[in-house]
Amino acid sequence: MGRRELRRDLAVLPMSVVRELTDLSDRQIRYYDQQGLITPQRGAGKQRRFSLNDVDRLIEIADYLDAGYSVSEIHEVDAKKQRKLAEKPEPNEENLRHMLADELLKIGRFNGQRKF
DNA sequence: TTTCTAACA
DNA sequence: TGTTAGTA
Repeated sequence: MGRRELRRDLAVLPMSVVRELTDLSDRQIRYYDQQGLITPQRGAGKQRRFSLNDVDRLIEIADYLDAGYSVSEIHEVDAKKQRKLAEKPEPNEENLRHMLADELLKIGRFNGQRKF
């Protein structure tokens, strides 16, 4: 792999940047962290440092929340996702349907009740 | 100035 | 969730 690839897991983004990238409030981002939905790295002074993956994750969380899911339900979705990933690494029909569902959920963000 | 935690409305 | 207080 080349060193030119984007290191999506490198935590270098401060709260201010993530706030704008996700269109979420600091409060919401910290709350999702508290709930264990995200685990940002910490820098000097315990300041959160987010990676590109964290940003994607936050957007995904926001999508689920907008779709009416509760925090605990999102945790269940994660657990289910991990089980599927652990037992069947190869994409089967079931996984593909979940992947499609996730994509539709994201697309729905542009058709749903959002103010933009 | 920015971010953090805790707590109250 | 917003907001405020007191810090680091």
